[in-house]
Amino acid sequence: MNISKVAKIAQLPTKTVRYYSEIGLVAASGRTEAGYRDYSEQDARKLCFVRRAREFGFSIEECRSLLSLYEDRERSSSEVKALAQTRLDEIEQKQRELQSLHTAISHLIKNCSGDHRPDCPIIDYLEQ
Amino acid sequence: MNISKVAKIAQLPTKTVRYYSEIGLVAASGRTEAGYRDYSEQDARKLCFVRRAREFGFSIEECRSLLSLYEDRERSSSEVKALAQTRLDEIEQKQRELQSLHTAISHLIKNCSGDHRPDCPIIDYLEQ
DNA sequence: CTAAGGTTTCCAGTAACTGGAAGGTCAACG
DNA sequence: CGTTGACCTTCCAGTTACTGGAAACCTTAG
Repeated sequence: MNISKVAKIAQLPTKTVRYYSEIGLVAASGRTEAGYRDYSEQDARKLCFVRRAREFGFSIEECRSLLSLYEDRERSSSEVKALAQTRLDEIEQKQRELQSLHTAISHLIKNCSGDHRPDCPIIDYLEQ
Repeated sequence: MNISKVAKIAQLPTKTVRYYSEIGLVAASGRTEAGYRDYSEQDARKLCFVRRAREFGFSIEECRSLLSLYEDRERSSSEVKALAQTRLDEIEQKQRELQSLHTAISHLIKNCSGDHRPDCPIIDYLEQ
């Protein structure tokens, strides 16, 4: 199938599919005589897999690892679990950061009158 | 004062200070004869202000707005409050996204044995 | 045969820096 | 006075994961 068909199946923009082939993440299994990329069903599954992993916030390099584990029939689940755990740790770290930002900013907003006067605790705080 | 001194005061890498001058966010108020950037106390305060705003996750362009409000003695606090509220909304959106990722990934991890066998619900889930 | 719409490659831009090279400057030490 | 080391300058490239666009080629329908 051509690139627009596989892109539709994988729910990715064609630009992204082309990009993934360029960086060697998921290449087309062949080319037509005219040089068009020719994707197989298996390629489509891989692209789908990558899209879902990306939605989970795995980086391209992590996707590369996951993909090789996905393709490895002899893989152990521990390797995959370790990658997922790393990702979970990152998420928790980010959550803690966002929570403290949320606390700080909402506190500032609560104390800002938000009227036409120039007094502003937000500016004052940033100015310190 | 020279760039390394102002960088130390503002707690920013000199590279970043140079970058901020390059993009016209906070320029040095002058240059020495030899062409060295020459920063004033006020420049130092602005750089500090920007660093703190960046730590709150404001983008460079938002910092530009905040900076012009900071410099405007006639500003109304409502403009600043609106920017902060936008930032808070973004934070809350990101928090919701991270929460659903956390739920999904931790669920997958809980169901993965993580041993030497190839069976892995994480891969299975991504494969669907 | 032509026109529309697909495909190719290549180049540039995004956000916000960061690293490094080549070269000019400054202060101190002997 | 020379030199050494630590500054400073500009410019270029790389980072992440695409995205937009141009020029040129291919395919398919009418």
